[in-house]
Amino acid sequence: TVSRALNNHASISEKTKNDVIALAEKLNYEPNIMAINLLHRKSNLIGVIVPHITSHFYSAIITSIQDMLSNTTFNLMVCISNESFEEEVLLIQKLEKLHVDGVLICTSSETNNFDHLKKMQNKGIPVVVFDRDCSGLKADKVLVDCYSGSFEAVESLIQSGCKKIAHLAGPQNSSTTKQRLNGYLDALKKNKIPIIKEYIHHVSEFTFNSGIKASEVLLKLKNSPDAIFAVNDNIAIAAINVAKKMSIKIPEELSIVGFNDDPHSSFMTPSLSTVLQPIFSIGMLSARILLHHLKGVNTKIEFRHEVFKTELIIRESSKFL
Amino acid sequence: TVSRALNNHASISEKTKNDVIALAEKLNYEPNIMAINLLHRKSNLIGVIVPHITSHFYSAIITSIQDMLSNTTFNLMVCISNESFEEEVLLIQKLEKLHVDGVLICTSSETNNFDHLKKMQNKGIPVVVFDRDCSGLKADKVLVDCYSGSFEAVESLIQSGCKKIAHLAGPQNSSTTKQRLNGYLDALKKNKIPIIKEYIHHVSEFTFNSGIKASEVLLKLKNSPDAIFAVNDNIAIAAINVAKKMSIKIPEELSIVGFNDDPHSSFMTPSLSTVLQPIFSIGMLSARILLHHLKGVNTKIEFRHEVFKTELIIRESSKFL
DNA sequence: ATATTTTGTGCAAACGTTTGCATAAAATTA
DNA sequence: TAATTTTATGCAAACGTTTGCACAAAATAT
Repeated sequence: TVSRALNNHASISEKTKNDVIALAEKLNYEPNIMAINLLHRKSNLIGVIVPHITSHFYSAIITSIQDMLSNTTFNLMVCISNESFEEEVLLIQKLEKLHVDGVLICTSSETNNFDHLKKMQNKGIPVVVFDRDCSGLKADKVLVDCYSGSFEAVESLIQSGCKKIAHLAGPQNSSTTKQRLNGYLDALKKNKIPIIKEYIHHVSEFTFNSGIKASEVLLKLKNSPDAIFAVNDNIAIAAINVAKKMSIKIPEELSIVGFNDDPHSSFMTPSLSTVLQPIFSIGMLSARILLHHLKGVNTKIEFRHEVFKTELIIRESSKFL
Repeated sequence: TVSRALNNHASISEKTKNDVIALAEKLNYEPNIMAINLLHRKSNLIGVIVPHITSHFYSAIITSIQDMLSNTTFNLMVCISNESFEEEVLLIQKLEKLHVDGVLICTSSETNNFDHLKKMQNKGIPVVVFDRDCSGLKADKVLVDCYSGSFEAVESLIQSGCKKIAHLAGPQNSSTTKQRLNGYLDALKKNKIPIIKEYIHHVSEFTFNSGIKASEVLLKLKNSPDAIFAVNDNIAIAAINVAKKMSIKIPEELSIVGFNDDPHSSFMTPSLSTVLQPIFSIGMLSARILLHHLKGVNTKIEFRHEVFKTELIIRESSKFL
């Protein structure tokens, strides 16, 4: 009866209802969520797994997901895989034990087996993949058209007169790495620029240090490039610094374009040309799609596949036109 | 009996124990955490509240806390207050409803009333405060000696010959803002340098944009400063950019020192002199202290009060000696 | 062989809710 | 007034565990 009064159930008299509520207030009664969760066999918890949160990109995505969820009854459990497949699998298992209602995930750069995600789906837990694609996995996906983004970036380098364009690519396995590499390759092909193997260098991690090592290799080549398209801003910034240390003039002798538009990129000298990703849209849409599932709106199992466009931002590190 | 077998309780025969375990495996039985939590009236959840996660400082702290907790049975619930007192109070209430076992918090810059934290403590939930002090609150605290850090930074500016040292301070209320301001003031006093009111400018937020506005005001002063000590790196970076746009030579005409040592700061041109905080130590120690409480080691209620030292890093944006 | 101790097992209560079902009370109808 | 419907309330089961207590069986001691 108390329960019915507090959840204003239909068949309950005004009087008792008010009495109960009044008493509840007086005792400042708080329903115990654990009991409710146990009863409903759901946790009101959503898990989000990202490779790390120390980059602006992922921390901003998580912030936007949080924003989206703040009006709902759901709580967000933030998990970091450290770009490790093994840790990612462990995290998925943890989230299963926690009985999360749904999961948002950007897989680690090592991940190319999605059995852990399939297992989750088989348990009836909806999974939304974002940023990095999981090719072969049937799931909702919120991605960015990195291919076009990088194609556009490289073509702008070509149009500005660069002939020897190098690419600092990401760790091998990652889907975004592949897409950006393909965009680079196709832009060269389309413009009949020969592809030189030494101009393509995969960094081991998405970090500054990794970028510095790779840039040094690239810029010490006998026939050194006149442009670098980097897989992300940090790598590009490392390249800028290496070039400056070697007294290479930017953009006169070397153009550099990054990817992401991190906030600090525009404060570099020269300010970094880059490819902007609609971070907040990615996070919010991912969350919204998951919420739709959880509200049972999407009864039919039809996966959404959304792809956002990027925007090329030309600054001082590359020539314009 | 099943329960006892799985948790290898003392009084259970080897045989039945193995039988039960074997069967459990076969049915791949997973104990339901919700039921256990309900029974134990605890959630195995630790909450952490930070003003935001898009800065390297807080995202790195959270990462280090996660690392510390990864070997334990505890899960971390990351909460963002958006530098808002109101949201912070709401988050505390949310965490209470979730029956968290403990809370780590860096309060919003608006917060100067700690009733919400006291209420938590009264419910028996241990609270560990980090980074920003909550003066008057009795709780475990893991702080940084910003006062000495900024005193040292300003004194180095003085020793390098700067006479007109300005300070871009943070939002008024924050404890770190106050400490850094005091360090600045005392360094000037000790060296008998007059304190000029126009040289002290509070930014409204810890962001680049806020820093740009403030820097412009400062550098357009008729008697413009020959050094700026900024409350954090982003503000300092903004100052560098404004100065460069005004063709002010750094560090010849203007020295700039920041605070935090964000990873990108060393890649600026000129590279930014700054005050390093031991981020990982802060996060790990905070987590460790909380864990001690939760393991019941600290039966006596005696609060720890740890203060880390900073390290001054001189780079190109300020003169050396 | 009986009394005592040890060992292992199962029952049932408890954690804090929601909800189907039964039922008492009130209101309506015949 | 009796019969029927409506409305409001309470009981008890269920969610999935752990654990105190009782007790049966086995082992040991007398």
